Amino acid sequence: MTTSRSGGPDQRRGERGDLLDPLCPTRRLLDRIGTKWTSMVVKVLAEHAPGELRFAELRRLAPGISQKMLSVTLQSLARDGLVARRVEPTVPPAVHYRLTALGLSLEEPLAALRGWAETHMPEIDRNNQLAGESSPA
Amino acid sequence: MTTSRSGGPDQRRGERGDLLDPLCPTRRLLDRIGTKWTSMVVKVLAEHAPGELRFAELRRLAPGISQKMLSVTLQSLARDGLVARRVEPTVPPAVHYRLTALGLSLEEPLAALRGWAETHMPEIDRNNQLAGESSPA
DNA sequence: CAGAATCCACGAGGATACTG
DNA sequence: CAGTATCCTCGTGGATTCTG
Repeated sequence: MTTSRSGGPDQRRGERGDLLDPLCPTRRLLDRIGTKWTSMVVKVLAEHAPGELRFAELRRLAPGISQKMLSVTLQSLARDGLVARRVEPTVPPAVHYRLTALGLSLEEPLAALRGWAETHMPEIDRNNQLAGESSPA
Repeated sequence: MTTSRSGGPDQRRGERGDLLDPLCPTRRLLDRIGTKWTSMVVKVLAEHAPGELRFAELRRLAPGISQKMLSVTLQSLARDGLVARRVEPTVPPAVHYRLTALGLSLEEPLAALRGWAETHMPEIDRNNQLAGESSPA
């Protein structure tokens, strides 16, 4: 996770399908969904699609997330066009979030990855047992 | 990417399929393949499967990667059981890497994610143009 | 050739406090 | 309620140097 989101004009290069470019689309996608909470937020929103969720509801549904990181994550997803924000102009304000069509389309490969993770992470864990990750602390 | 690889015994919790747990398998998988070079290395190895690649070859095929990060990335993948290491006991030594069956199985969802990235990252980039990520530098 | 070791910069993200 | 602002910690990863 080195590539900064605000990182200027160089990111345009990745658009030609050069997958070996460090700025290839896959790398840049992983810079997004690889952040700590993004995949969870997307998943929660996907489970409630096409309905909407409010900020506080998302907080409850993503246990452990800080209010700052939920805010930052949602802003990032909104700027990417993966989620849509709808503000109810009441006081206090009520803000609703939902996945866009683009966001929903991402759910498919993401679900595949989740499936793999649920199936094979235990095996990866076992492999790490066999190798020594014993007690370096 | 907060969760440390060497981080002790807490990672065992994610094994029961609680996807809302911050330590859920998906999050932990993304902690692995989300590191800067892992997905690229896996892809390069996958393209040459079932053949093997040497350290120096991998360096050439993954432009921009430092020798340290290639080493670290390969070690991590080896400990996870996603790649296999074969050392030719010559001098100087020749080390060959290839994806294991487990690693190859990961290639499938990973390829799906790549496909999505190639298709939709341009749209995400356009969305970011519309929103102002103008010139904060 | 294939690394291990060391040093260091930077950015993700947690905790806390404040606001419209 | 739904954020924003600030401070601070710590892990990722780059550069460099040394070794079997």
